[in-house]
Amino acid sequence: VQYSERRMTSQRQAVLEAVIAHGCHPTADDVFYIVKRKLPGISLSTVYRNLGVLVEQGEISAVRGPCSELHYDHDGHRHGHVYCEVCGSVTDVELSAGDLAALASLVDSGYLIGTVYLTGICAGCAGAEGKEKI
Amino acid sequence: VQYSERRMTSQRQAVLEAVIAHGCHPTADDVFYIVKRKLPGISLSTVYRNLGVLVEQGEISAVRGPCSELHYDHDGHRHGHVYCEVCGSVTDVELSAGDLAALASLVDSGYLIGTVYLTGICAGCAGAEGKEKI
DNA sequence: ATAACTGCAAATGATTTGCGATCGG
DNA sequence: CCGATCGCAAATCATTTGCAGTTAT
Repeated sequence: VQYSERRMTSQRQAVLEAVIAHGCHPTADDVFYIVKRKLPGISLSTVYRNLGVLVEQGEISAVRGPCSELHYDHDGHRHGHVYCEVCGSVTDVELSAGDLAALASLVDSGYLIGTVYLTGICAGCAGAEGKEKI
Repeated sequence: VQYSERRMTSQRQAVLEAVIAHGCHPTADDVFYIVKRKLPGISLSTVYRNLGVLVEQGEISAVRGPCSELHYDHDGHRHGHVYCEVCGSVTDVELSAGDLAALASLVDSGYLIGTVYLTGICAGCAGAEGKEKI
């Protein structure tokens, strides 16, 4: 028999569900703790392996924050991310075709823009600490 | 006596010079090997410590690529970065005040945009591998 | 059946830290 | 002087990998 397909295991299923359930950009560790509630025996390496497979299959995508871990995102349509330097939250940014064209034109040579990633300070944090420190 | 100042050591000086000399976004390890030519006895941890100090003092800034290491940049004026997913090169992107305003408006809430970071495929790599894989 | 998958433990790569020795202001 | 900094080795953190046993197809 010639095998060459991915298998749907309870672990893979649970990892995908956890990324979706978390709603907003979990890290591998976040996913691990969510999945552990359904599958207490799962190992962290299985979570990493399955996140890798899901990214490879295009079911989710990986976003790197200014901090060291990767965050995962299951939203299929094209969008960018902003990372708040104060609270660490990741927010989606809608990007129209025009926005992407405008960005591409900033890079003069024929760059093909893939992902858009911004960092800054979110409205909440800007308001909260605006007085002490600018 | 009340001390609380940074000292200029030959190591710190050399690390800063190496970031500038490299010209274009070295990693900590790149800096280490450049500095070693002047100061063969320097240790990698000293390089890391001094890169940290220089970032803290605003003399250089850190850019995180899609791969795991940080890259350093000494160019003081406001600009963004694009990382080529194929060859790993980091290119600067000029940003006008208008560009920044346009980006800020994409994020509806009152986000203060700090850094702009894009990934994609540079012109050279897009041309080279455009035929095999799109 | 059998190749893809798992859990575990050990390995890796990047970066940080504790510590006794050193050096700059 | 004396605390900021150094070099070194060990520690940490996120992630990956080797392997022997398990499971989906």
